[in-house]
Amino acid sequence: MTSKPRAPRSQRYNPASEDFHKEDFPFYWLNQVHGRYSVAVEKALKKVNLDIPRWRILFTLKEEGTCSVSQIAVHAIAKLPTVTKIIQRMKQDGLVDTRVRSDDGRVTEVMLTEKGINAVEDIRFITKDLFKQSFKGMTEAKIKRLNKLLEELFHNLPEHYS
Amino acid sequence: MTSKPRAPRSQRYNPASEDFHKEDFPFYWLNQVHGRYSVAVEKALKKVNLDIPRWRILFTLKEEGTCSVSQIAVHAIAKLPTVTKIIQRMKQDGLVDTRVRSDDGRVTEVMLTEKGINAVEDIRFITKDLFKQSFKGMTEAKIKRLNKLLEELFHNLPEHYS
DNA sequence: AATATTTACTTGAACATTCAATTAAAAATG
DNA sequence: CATTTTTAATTGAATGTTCAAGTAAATATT
Repeated sequence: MTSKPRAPRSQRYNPASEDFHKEDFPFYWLNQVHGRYSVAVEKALKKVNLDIPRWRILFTLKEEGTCSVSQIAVHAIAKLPTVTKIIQRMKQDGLVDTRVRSDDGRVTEVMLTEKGINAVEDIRFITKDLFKQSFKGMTEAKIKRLNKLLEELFHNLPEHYS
Repeated sequence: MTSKPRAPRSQRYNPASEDFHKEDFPFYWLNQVHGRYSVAVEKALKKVNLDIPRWRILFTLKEEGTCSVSQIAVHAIAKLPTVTKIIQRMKQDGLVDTRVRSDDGRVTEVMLTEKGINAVEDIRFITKDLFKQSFKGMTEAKIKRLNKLLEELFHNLPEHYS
């Protein structure tokens, strides 16, 4: 049995294709949004003497509670040596504290300090307008749809390996 | 005339709200997708001795043709001194060439070399599977919808800062 | 036309990230 | 139960990014 000829699918969103156009490629828009978003957040964070890596770790700890260094690396999507060094800086800044896990001497547990908790609140306040502006004119259904689509893309992408 | 009482809108996607859940926040998923995507692309690029910044500039030049350093900075969403130095490295690697614009001595024009053009082709080849996998199970309509939503978000975000 | 301002880019120093190697604790194996 | 392997994190060297300051060309102002 010969295979049925399929209707030719558009390849406009496929970078390997000849008729590729970046505007039809979701990762193009993803990068563009991520770029603008990062610049805007960076600018806001500078006001409270913070940056994106520190902010990501603060929010990871706020959402997940006390974490090991490698758990933070997974949630904040950063490399382990990078996280180690950011944590060292954040500890110097008094934003987090660390201790060795009692039942496993290899793991370093990281937790928010009072100052760290306050920083999270400060950030919420200074980024409020940005997020409000970002979703202007978008219904809740639309936001939900966007979340679902991004989540779908996320699960299609390879989980990071060692 | 008094304003009509509005139904209370959910604030689950608003980080400043008390009932915030990161899974309902599009930028959470955006970051997650961006993270996995970057790790995957990074890994693929390493095979041809390239990295994401170089790749972004290669594709900018491929899409836009000869560009000034600051045009590249805009398209690749990077800072000007960063681009200057990446271009210097790429020039050493033989991927691009530069010249001073004839009618304006301040601007540095950057263009792809033969080696740069070949690199673009190599990258297309080695990332083909990744992109195919990324959109697995997604119809063209879905991809289009995702593009539209991301584009909408993009236009809501502030263009630049001074 | 001389001077000031703006634009485009580059540079050096400070800072951040990454890779490869290392330490040290826990778990698995013979 | 000693030894190997695995896991968790850290460190130092190399590399990359960013800020602030500087150069130089183009444009604007007086």
